[in-house]
Amino acid sequence: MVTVATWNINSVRLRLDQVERFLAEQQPDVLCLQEIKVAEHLFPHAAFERMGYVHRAVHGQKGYHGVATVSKLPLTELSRHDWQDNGEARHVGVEVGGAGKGLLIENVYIPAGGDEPDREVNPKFGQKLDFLERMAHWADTVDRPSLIVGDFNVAPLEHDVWSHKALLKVVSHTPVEVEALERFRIAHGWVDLGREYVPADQKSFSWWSYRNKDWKASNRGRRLDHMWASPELAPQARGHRALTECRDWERPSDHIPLVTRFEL
Amino acid sequence: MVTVATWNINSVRLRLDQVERFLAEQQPDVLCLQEIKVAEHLFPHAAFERMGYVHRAVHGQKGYHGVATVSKLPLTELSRHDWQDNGEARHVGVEVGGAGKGLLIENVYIPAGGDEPDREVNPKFGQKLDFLERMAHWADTVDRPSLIVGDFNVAPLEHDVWSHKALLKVVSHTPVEVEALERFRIAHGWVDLGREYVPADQKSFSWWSYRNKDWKASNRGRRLDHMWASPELAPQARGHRALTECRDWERPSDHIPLVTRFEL
DNA sequence: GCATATCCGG
DNA sequence: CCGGATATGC
Repeated sequence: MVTVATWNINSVRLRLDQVERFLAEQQPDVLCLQEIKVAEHLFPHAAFERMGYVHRAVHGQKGYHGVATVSKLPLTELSRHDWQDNGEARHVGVEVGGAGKGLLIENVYIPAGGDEPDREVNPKFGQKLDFLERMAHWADTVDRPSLIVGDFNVAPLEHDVWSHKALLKVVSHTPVEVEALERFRIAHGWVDLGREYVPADQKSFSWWSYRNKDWKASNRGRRLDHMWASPELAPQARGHRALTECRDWERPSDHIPLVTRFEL
Repeated sequence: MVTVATWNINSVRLRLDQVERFLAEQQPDVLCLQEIKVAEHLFPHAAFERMGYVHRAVHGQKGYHGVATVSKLPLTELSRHDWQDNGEARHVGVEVGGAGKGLLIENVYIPAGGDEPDREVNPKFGQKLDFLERMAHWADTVDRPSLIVGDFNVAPLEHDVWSHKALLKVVSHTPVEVEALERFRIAHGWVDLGREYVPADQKSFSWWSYRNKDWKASNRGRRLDHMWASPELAPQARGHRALTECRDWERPSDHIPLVTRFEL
């Protein structure tokens, strides 16, 4: 059994104790972090080392973005795609297990895309759409069982947001983004593991804004974080959980972790 | 018996619990704070109210400087001298006790004066010297028993700094500042209460830089904070303490509080 | 709201 | 090193 987790941590240095608590409690074999907000040489390697996560692929930068995949199992870093072609650290791809026959794990932080859902007035939105198109193009070439996880910054389904109607024009849930993400999904036939375990007609969220003073009471969440498996891999998933309780920890990330077990 | 304290708190909002702990433990009748770093309307009045310091004279500004005198005993605000004539909040004068026959308490935050001890290249140093000259001029007019306390940003005596020789050209201990402060002292005949209780041949500090990682081990302190009494008042002082232990509290101010008891 | 960045002041 | 300030991103 191999357990894989993903978490947009919103500064790994500021929330090191929370990462440690999560790892101690959940003991995943692999953890994919997004928004580590730190350059590789300042990544808290020692803390992960202590926790047994001695294999790491860290693709960071100063202050913004950045992803890291840490693992108890041997890992080989295979790729750092720059789907925006602007140098931002938003992806790292690894293989866990034997070379050529292990599991590919793609860790991605898709751009948020700014406020205005119009590429003419908001270039960030255009970059997000381009990012998704390039991901779709890449997905076409994926020919091995893979898992792609991370903060996709898109809530594709109606019940992935607290109000479908209210969010149709809000970046993360606009039809143009959802369609671009769906093209990416189709390009490889990715299976949305979250929705394998929570039916599509039930609300399911992974992110709640800091701006709502009582996130639980208002529950204006979105499902922005995802774990998608190749068609061959998806049937091997044995359990998937979204750890909502972490949103209630002291000084939490605005995202919660997702955890999936696989019988490989 | 009336107990008066002074403390450069380096942001009163950030260190409210420390102020509360200090007040609970020491129970001074009057506390003079410097560097409150807050405008008057955002001063944490309620917390002081709860602690019984229901009489307050707050002269604050946004972000920088600012002084406040809080008291359990009735207090009348009498003056806000602007010895720099630039609008900075660096002084508040009050009378504690009956009008015209109470104790005058002057709370002052003398400018730090920048890095270069040369008014030609560093205007802040010139402003500091001018501030001291204007204080001396004012002191000439003081004709009632008074106590002047605060962060003077000058360590006048040889053993007010960790190394007299090393600091002779460092702002806070240069001869020109020490002479200006001495002119101010002479102008009213102020008595340096700190040195009434710790002989001048012993090291005595009230401030240790944040930049020294182990302030206690290196002990590179300076005595920048003072309580000076009018000649008639000084003999009524019954005890004076510098609370060095506060420098070891969590996230401390770089200054420690001074406390004097008076038998009035 | 929260967490960077950079700047200024001490 | 540690506070503020402002700006930007999410």
